Amino acid sequence: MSDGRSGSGFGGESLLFLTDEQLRQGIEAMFFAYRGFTADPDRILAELAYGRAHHRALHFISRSPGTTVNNLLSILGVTKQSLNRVLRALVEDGLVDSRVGTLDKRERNLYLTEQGQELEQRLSDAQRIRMRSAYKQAGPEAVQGFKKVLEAMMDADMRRAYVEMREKPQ
Amino acid sequence: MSDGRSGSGFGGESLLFLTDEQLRQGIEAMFFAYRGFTADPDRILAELAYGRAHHRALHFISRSPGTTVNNLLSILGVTKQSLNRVLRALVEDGLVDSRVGTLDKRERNLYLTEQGQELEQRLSDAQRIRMRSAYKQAGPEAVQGFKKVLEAMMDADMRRAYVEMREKPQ
DNA sequence: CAGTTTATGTCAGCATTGTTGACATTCCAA
DNA sequence: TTGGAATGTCAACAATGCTGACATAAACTG
Repeated sequence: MSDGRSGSGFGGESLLFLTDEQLRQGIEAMFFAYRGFTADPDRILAELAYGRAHHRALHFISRSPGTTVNNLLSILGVTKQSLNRVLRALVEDGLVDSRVGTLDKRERNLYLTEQGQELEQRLSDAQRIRMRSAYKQAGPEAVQGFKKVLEAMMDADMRRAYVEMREKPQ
Repeated sequence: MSDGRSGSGFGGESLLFLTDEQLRQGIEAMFFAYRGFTADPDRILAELAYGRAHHRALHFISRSPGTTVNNLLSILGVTKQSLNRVLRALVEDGLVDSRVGTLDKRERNLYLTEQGQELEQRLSDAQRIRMRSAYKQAGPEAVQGFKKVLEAMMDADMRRAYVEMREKPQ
């Protein structure tokens, strides 16, 4: 593993020889890029005494209005207790509406209020500006590759969630 | 900004029309992929009562042996106080060696001990396995695009740090 | 149908890791 | 040589992970 060389052997099934150095570059690219990716929303959130956790909740509630707490936490990959703290703040501040489920009263269906939509929009806009600029600089084929590698990097269940969302736009 | 449509206008300088929906997919891809990206090292770290912060420190000390605290925190993008806590633990546990600078005694030069190198290797190996698998699934052109978009997504100073590291392998 | 188990969500308390503030040491420049 | 700047450490606070305990609603079982 640490011979600085790796790939699928010499059997001819692949000509990809990925050195540890090449892989390390990818790792560092992910690290640095993710920082940029979150930087703009982070600045807005800091003014409002919110954090990334609030942004993530707003994003996915906006994405799937009426979603339940349970649903949301499987997407976000945090515990329900952790998510709850964030949701409580958002509900108290009037950004999120939490309605008792009609079919199953244990559930809470989550919606953005008008104010919540406003903030979500503001955060998304900031993040999209950077994304759009990166896409333009890199070009369409690069974007294709970008998505392909990211998708291959996800855990199986996250890939499922991702693909499902992608296929049900709105 | 929120018309679901964006691009560079109709002037002909670009035929890229990036809908908000396309951009949102990219945003979600980054989010889900980053989770996968950190998942494997996270599992190892959890066993050892370390966190991502420790991993990052080990990675960049391994990358640039002898680097200073100041240097490291500009790369990591955290405050020196935050980094210090992590470094203290690593030094106490015998993973990192912190030597008073010879030229400037205010500085501390950081090195991995043998034990530190071992853990760093273990973490990197885990992360590289996933990265290599993603690269193979996506193919070489996709990897090119992946790096191109990520680089364009970085803040200017992070891009500088990234490129610099890339050009001075080891 | 009564009683138990399971599912969903909330509240409380702890750990990690970010933050700012105060400070000691060292270097450098006036 | 002395005052300010740079580097790093210690302390205390905030955000957000986590586990545990619990209330309520639904579902299952005899």
